[in-house]
Amino acid sequence: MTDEETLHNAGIRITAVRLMIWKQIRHGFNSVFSLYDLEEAMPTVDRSTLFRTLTLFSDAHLLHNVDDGSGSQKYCVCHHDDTRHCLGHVHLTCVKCHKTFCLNNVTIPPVTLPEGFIPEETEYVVKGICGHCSTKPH
Amino acid sequence: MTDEETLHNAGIRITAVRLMIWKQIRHGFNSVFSLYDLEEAMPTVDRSTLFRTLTLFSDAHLLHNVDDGSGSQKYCVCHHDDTRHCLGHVHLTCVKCHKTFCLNNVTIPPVTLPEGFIPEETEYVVKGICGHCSTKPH
DNA sequence: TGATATTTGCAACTGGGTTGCACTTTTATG
DNA sequence: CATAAAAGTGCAACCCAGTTGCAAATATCA
Repeated sequence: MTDEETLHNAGIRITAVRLMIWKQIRHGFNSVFSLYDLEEAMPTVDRSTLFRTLTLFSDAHLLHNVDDGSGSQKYCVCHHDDTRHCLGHVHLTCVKCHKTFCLNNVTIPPVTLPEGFIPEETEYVVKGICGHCSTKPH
Repeated sequence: MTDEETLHNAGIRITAVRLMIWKQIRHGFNSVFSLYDLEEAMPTVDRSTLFRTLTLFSDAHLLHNVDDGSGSQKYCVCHHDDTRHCLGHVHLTCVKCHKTFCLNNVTIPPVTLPEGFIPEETEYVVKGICGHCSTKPH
């Protein structure tokens, strides 16, 4: 599936800017990224446009919002091929390099919720020191 | 254990303001609270003092920092009697009333982490509609 | 009691996110 | 193709929660 098809299938109108942003997201980041990361990578595009485009992609379920507890909103590409909403997966946040990684293959273990609580979304974040930072102490 | 003893045992110097803040936290909130909640409840104390005191209490493990994905830092009282660091427990966030609740009796189920990753803290947040909001639709 | 250290309040600043509005681009229609 | 309507974009300004520098107030110690 081409990038154009991906956007089109998600019901998103294609523009030059949006295609650029999508390609950057798709091919330019290896893990979770923030609005600030995107700003750094695409200085020619205005922050508000990036912000609105991220919101658009997120609403269209092309991206998944991640709260990693860093205080700033993070995003990652949904790797599920089906049209259903992404199921939550576990995220790791490194307290040294401040990068966040998806464990795409690890689904969140369920817990028993109190009666009457209707769950919508689950976030599971492990903070610690990532393999890269733990083997190469600075 | 009196409030004075609690602070003293945590290695915190006792002042009138700190004691007031601790009593408010301990007896004035029924669940997780934010800096803003504390500001509302104690308008005579300056925000920076509240902030610094929260940080102090948190460092002394009297409070537990909670990231509920709302974008603002939340805190809850550590209910563990031992001196060890609080083990993580599950939090529920209501997307309607924006309150966050602790499931003190539910510990976070572990997941298998990639080799080399050294975990320090785990956050498990379920977003949804709480019992109160789901039974009383507005 | 006077000197020193700690705490507190005020004000100002930061950073990430968000919005109003004018300008530009795209799309639809005659 | 011309042109009106709709949608997208950039700029600037704003908002909010959190954070910090500094001076005044308070507590501690010799």
